[in-house]
Amino acid sequence: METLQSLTGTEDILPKPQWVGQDVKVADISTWQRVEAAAREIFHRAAYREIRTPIFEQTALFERGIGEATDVVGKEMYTFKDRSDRSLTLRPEGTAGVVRAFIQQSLYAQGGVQRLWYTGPMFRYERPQKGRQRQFHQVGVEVLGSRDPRADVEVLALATDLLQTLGLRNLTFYLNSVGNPEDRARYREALVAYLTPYKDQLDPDSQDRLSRNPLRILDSKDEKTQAIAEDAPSILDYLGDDSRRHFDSVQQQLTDLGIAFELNPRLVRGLDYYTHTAFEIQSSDLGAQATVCGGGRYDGLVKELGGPDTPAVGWAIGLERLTLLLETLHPATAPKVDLYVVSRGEKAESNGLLLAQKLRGAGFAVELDLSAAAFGKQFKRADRSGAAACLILGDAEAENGTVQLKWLQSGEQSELAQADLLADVEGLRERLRAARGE
RNA sequence: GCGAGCGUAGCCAAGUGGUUAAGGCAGUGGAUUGUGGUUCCACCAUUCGAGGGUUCGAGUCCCUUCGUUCGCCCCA
Repeated sequence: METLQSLTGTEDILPKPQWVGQDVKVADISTWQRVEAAAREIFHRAAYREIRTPIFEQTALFERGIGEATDVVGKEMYTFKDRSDRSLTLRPEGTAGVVRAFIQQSLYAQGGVQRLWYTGPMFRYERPQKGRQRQFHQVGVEVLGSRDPRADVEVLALATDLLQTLGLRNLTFYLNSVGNPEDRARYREALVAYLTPYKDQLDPDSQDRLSRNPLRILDSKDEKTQAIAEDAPSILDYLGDDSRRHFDSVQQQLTDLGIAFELNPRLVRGLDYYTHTAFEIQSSDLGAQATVCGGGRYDGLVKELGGPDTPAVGWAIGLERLTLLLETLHPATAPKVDLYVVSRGEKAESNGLLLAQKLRGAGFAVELDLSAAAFGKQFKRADRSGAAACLILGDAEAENGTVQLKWLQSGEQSELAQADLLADVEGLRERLRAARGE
């Protein structure tokens, strides 16, 4: 028998089962909802507005935006031909699409600064491991149209606010400046000059990178390579005056805001579009894929993609990594319902449905037992639903227009007219709060 | 793309070539056909991810494949 399975590197996110023992192995939705709610709130407070862009775009957008030489474009994209033979790609990151929309929809024509945030699935064809999926999710922000170092700092503060609000610990915030393209070219030359004599002692990957992408050698995990990189020239010594001033200002203001960071001149980001500020927030609790949040400034990208010369800065947080950290911090709980409706007998059953609808209309969370099982069975389920109280309808109640209201914790039960119950929803709300100990 | 490990029920698992695949949790039915959380009883894998091979005999050994875990590369 061949059963259909989800593809490698994709996962289902399920609601938490109602009680322990009903364990499932997959991710839990409540953690995701908590992250999304916190992000919305924090973005709203800083005047960022949500943008949604398509999940697939023309392949050329990513090739030009992210850089043909990067690993993401070179070997990780989900690229395919559609029925009219166009080359499409499932987005591997969020920035390129946002910038494309910014240009295509002429958002620059609105003047001033665009503060945007987004969330959604991204796709990269890689081997899955801890904190890495082929379909993964990011939440990110982009500020377009400001060169001011305060924009860098605002965006950084947003990231730390969000992570802090969620209660994350053991995070380190690494900061660097990769300067402007001219600074970087001068530095690259100096770095190659320093490394070339050691070429034979570098690990094979790094030897390869010496000509292609020497900056990446700096954060190699190979011990010998690291020892050599230890004494390599620092990019911070190659920043021009403007870059220097910008970076100094960012650092000063981060300090003023009380945001702790660690300068890491060897931090290099994998996408070509970064300029000036580059940063990563890493967790020591994640294994090899430690980066929770990554981003920086990308002053050249908008122009590169055919828009007006527009400076920009942003970041993205990996939600799988974030929820991984949160799940160990606060275990998920099953959502509980307020009331559980138990009924038996044809008339009582439709009466129960009607009553449930009315109570839902009044704002209560109500679960209706759909079985025609014995009351005993239905009570068992009422208990497990986590409801504070259940409403019981049998032939007698349906006949008289009454209902039994039973509090599951105390066992206290009383009969009242359905009309009275509905007339005093505030009273019921109050008793529910009390029953939950609120 | 490369390396290593692992797949026995919804979950946790015992089993290590000899015939009937332990046990626990969860689930279903009953004791209890208008009152739950406890308890007791019964049921719950013709089959060990899938396919092929070796063998008198395979959950156990081999191959392929799919899934999964951790790492490399790279990144969120």
